[in-house]
Amino acid sequence: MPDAPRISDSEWEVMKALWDHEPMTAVEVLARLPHDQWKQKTVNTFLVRLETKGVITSKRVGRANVYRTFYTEKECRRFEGSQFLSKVFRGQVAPMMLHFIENEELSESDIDKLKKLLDDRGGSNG
Amino acid sequence: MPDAPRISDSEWEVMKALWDHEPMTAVEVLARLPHDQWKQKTVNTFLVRLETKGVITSKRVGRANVYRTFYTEKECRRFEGSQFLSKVFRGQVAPMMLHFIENEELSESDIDKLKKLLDDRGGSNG
DNA sequence: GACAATTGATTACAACCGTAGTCAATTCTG
DNA sequence: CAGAATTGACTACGGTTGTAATCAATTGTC
Repeated sequence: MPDAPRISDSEWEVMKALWDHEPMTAVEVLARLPHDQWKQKTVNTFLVRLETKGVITSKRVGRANVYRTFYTEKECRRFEGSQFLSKVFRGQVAPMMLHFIENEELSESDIDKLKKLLDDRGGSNG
Repeated sequence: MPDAPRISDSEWEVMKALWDHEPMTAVEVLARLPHDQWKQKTVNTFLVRLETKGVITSKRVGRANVYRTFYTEKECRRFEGSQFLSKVFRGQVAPMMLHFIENEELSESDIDKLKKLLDDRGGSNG
């Protein structure tokens, strides 16, 4: 998989809407975004830009363009995640994990899940 | 602690250099950045912008400005981390942790450390 | 003191971002 | 078919970012 291009904050919102329910027209995308924060034309602009960047594709169907993502959410997360890791945590995974464990809410079951995952990954039991 | 302002990718590089060895002059900051990727004037611009944003402060000493960070790296990580979490992982911590466990390199000892931390956080042992 | 070197202050400039508005073509509606 | 409604294409515009260059003041050097 080639590197996904940079996706801006607002573009991410549009992408998430699209991943949740593709394919969609611009009007449908708007309907799936917080109603009072987005105007149709704004959504349109982002869809055009995302297509220009090659992150989504479109096909004319009748009078409307129907949009579809080109990269999966997983792929974009990989790209954005490694960017974040190197920018903010200097590429050091463990300190980053530690940070999130300390700073974000984790439920009991989240903790259990993560411990199991780490077990599968090896290491001794402490 | 008030919210730190947005810090761009390149600004982060300057900040990390500064956190590692404050206070510094612009010339000293350059010396601590990858030599072939940065020009003195560029570093200067970023320092000015960071001060305008209120992320660092400066004091004239002799002919040079001496810069000092205003926010700690921890504070900026908190801010940037929660932005990232909500943008890329829709605010869901566990899936994000899972993502990093699956996608980034973790040494045996990293895994042990994290398991211990999770133990302190509660959950049952599995 | 005149000139060179240092270094901050100011200015530049294109690309990207957020946020739309206008123009124009297509298509319902009567 | 004429006007209204829909919707994409194109245009706009100020702020941010990356990347510096120029201008100007200060300070060494001979």
